[in-house]
Amino acid sequence: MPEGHSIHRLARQFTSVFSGQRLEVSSPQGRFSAGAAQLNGHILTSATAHGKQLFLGFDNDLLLRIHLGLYGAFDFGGDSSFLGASSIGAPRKVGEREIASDDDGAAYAGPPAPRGAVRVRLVAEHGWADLRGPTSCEVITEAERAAVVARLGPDPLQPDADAAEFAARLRRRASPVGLLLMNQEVLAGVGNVYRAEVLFRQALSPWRLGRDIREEEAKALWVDIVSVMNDGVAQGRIITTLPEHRDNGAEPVPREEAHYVYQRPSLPCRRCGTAIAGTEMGARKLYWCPKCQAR
DNA sequence: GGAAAATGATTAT
DNA sequence: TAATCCTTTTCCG
Repeated sequence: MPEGHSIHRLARQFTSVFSGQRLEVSSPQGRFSAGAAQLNGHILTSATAHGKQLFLGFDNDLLLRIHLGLYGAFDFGGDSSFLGASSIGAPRKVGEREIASDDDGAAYAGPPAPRGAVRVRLVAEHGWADLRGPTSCEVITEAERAAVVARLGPDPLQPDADAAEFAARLRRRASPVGLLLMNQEVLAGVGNVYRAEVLFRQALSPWRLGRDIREEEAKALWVDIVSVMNDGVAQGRIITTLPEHRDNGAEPVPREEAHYVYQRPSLPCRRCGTAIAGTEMGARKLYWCPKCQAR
C-alpha cells in the first residue's frame, strides 16, 4: 500500500498535470457512474492529501475523496508533459517501484481502452489517470472533507504538523506503540512498513505502551517519521536503511536492502546479526529485532 | 487455473 | 477477534 508518502505524491502529481484543467470523468467499471457524472466536465481546482486520504477539488465545490486501501492504485499516461509517474499506489511490479519507466516513445493518441476494473478514469487534454481497487471513492462537500480530516491525527508530511500533538496523542493511550503507529487518529499516514522500520530505527519495542514512552522518545520518533516519510515522497519508495547498513553502494538501492526488518523474518539483523522476528499485531504482520528492540 | 498475499480500515460478533 | 470489501500479481500445481 500506498502509505502516506504515496498519497502525497499523488496530490503533487494531480496538481502538476491536471490542475486548472477541465476533466472528463467516467467510471468504465460502472461502480462509480453516479459520482463520475457529478464531476464530469468540471475543472480540477485542488489536489491535497492528509495522511492516506486524497482530495481532488472541482470548480462546482464538490470533492472526490479517495482512499487507496491495501491495493488501490493510479495509472497515468499521456504526452511528454506527463513525464514522470506512470503508476502510483500499490506495487505493481517486482522491484517495488512506484514509478515505472516510460515504455514507448510513440506520440500520444488519447487514453487506451480501459484494462481491468477501472473505477474512475480522468481524462484531460494531454493525459489521463485510471484508478483501480480503492477502498473509498466518493463525492463529498467541503464540510464533509473537514469532518474527515478532523478525525485524523497530525500528518507528518504536512509542513506545519505538530510534534507535540503527536506526542500527546501517543502518550495518552495504553495500547502498544506498534498498534498506535497504525492508528490514524494518533498520526495520519503511517502504515505497516513505516511502523516496523521506524520502531527499529528508534530501537523501540513494539510492545512498549504509549503512556510509557517518554516525551523525548516520542519527539525523536516523530522527527524520524517526518524524515523517513519525506524521503519516501522524494524517492517514490520506502527506503529506511542507512548506507552503512547496506552491503554495497549499489544504486538504485536493491529491494532486499531497503528495509531493516520489514519482510525479513529469520534473516540476520543488519545491526547486530540476531534473527529478525515476525508475528501479527493489529491483524497485520509485524517484524522486529528482538535484541535491538528489547525495550 | 486457483490460491495467497499485498504499503488498509470498517463493521459485526 | 473475525468477517468483509476492493483488485492485481505472484506462486504453485
